[in-house]
Amino acid sequence: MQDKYDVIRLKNQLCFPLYAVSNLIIRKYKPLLDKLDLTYTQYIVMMVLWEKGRVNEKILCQTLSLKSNTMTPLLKKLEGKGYIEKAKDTGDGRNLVITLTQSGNDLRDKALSVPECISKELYISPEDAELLYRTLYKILDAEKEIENENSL
Amino acid sequence: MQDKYDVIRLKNQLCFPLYAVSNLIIRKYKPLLDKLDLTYTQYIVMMVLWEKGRVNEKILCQTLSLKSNTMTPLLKKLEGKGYIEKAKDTGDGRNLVITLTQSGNDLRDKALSVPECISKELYISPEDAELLYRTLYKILDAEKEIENENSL
DNA sequence: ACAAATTATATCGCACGCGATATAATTTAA
DNA sequence: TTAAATTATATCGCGTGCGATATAATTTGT
Repeated sequence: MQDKYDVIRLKNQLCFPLYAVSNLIIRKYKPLLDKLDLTYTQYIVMMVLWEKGRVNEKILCQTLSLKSNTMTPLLKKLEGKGYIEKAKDTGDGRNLVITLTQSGNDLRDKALSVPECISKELYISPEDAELLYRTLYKILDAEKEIENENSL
Repeated sequence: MQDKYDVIRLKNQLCFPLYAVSNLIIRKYKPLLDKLDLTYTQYIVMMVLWEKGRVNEKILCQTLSLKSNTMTPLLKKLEGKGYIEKAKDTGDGRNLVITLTQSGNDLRDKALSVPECISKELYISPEDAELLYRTLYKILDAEKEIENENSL
């Protein structure tokens, strides 16, 4: 039985399970990240810093697909917790350079157990996780490509 | 080269692309939903109502995996816009029954074009979309099952 | 050189999402 | 029956995300 309204049934939307699973995972992270005094978004910022050690805000925003209106207050909070330091780039005074403090760097080892805890709580096979990961990055990469074309 | 920190590299997390794609899609919905005077979350609530016509708040919360602290203010806004009406269940006074107004029901036809607009803006093949959809629902369904077991 | 355009960051206001908690209505149990 | 437990909704406070806009620093064009 075809109904013209079928297209706007919740069950026929890709967006909804994405939204629901994203919320679900962030919820699962919360108790683990509480121990590190981090929110989920602060955690992904810290992951970038743990990896690169030193990043400017623009790169951080691009990497995480966030804008300065989200990043600026978030960095202020991480600075307040003593995990990062901010400094103006001596070359270009517009750029803000973020670096890890000792305490921020120490947090890295405490975070090591987080991914395994999460994967235990997520009911998904390694194959499905791999599949999901790849498909999602296809979307993100395609989007980045379009953005780059538009900014030429 | 294996590094003990590999597990907390952003690129090795499933959560991040999920979060980024979910944000991306909601961002893409915004200009379309603005025309209907709906936010994304309000839109998925309306989808449930368009389908069922009449729902109580608890079912709505369960369907969308949201809690009353998100739903209550949201319903207040939809009521303010004249799209829904709230009434206490005559049987059990704790239950809040939500119904569509005429204006809320009329919105359904205006929303019909939304899914196609979104799918044009998402760079994903129908096969990948199907794959993504199925895998995400595996996670959601497994989660629901666990929740049900816990509430016995 | 210097005004205009561009770029990077910050601010503002709004709407979630969530844990914790409060309130109201119903059910349960002694 | 009536006090305690349970259930459904509401409130509170905080931290995002986001479009729009403002501010500060640099680059560009003439």
